[in-house]
Amino acid sequence: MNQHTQPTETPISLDSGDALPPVKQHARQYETVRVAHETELIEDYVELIGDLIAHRGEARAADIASRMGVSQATVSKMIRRLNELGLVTSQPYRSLFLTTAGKDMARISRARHDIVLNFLRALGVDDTTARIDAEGMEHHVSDETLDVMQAFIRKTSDNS
Amino acid sequence: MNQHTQPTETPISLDSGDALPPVKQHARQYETVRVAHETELIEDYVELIGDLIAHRGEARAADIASRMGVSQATVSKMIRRLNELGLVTSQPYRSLFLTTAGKDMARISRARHDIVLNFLRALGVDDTTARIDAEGMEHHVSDETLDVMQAFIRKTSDNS
DNA sequence: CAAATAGTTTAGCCTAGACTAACAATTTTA
DNA sequence: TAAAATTGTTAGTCTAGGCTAAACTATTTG
Repeated sequence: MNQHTQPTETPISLDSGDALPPVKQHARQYETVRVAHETELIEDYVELIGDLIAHRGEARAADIASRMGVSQATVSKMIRRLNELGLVTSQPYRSLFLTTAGKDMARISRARHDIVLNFLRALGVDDTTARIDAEGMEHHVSDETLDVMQAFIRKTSDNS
Repeated sequence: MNQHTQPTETPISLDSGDALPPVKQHARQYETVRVAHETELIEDYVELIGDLIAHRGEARAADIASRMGVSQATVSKMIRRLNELGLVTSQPYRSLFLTTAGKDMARISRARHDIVLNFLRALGVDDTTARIDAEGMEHHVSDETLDVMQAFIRKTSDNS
């Protein structure tokens, strides 16, 4: 037996007291986060493009860059990726359009985002903070939790 | 004026009706998420190492790898980074230890994680789902929202 | 105590997502 | 309409975080 494996004394608990989850479940938690990270930037771009089209009538690379806070080169490269993924269509030097798949993704992302944002507001979080937190949280909230959030929003607005 | 900038007719709103935030604020939201992404893996490793030490008496690379669901090579590389960042100490082929800074980070991360997890449980989310969501959400929740969550947990456990 | 097994590290590769600099196209304006 | 300003693209670089394969170290076991 590995001499490092198990000390005889019970270790002092430095945490909440919850046991570690089973290895497989634990790994699946991190795996879920890694997968979310792969898709979330894509979703953010698509959602933003949808918003720009809805509010401004068009989505230009320069606007995306300034709103994302990144360089135009970064946006240009990302648009190429979105094209390859079949989410947008674009002609050089022309405004972008979402494909059907892109519109679907934008709609779903936007709905998810709104639920998280309104949930945080209903909970009593300040608007500016709620916007920042919602942007980060939206990609990590399961459908189940989203349902619970929605129920909470409904309940809170009834009692107001 | 750019001919693409503003169509004459009001565009049909495809979203919740919220206006786009001012460009600077919008960019800051995404910026916050990007910064969180840089630190969150580090925090996850440190938190896990702290948990392993607390529950098992030691943190070995092989355990970290299986719990993270990544290869041992990936863990080895990450440990070198944690070392450079002054968060862990390690001798080759030996178990890891957290530095004072590492312990602090582990404690803070763990506390944050527990609040989010218990908040989701209090909200009525199933335990397995709550664990998965908490893992992704914890790095994107501001201190303000964390306070609100804690208040909610307290209120809910009182009324039980 | 030597061989087998388990654990760790290193080397080298890949992709995503950021950047700057240089260049090209378009649009605005003098 | 020519020049200036804006916008978009391309090329090349960097870092992080994955991977596999191979080498090395430690531990266990026959």
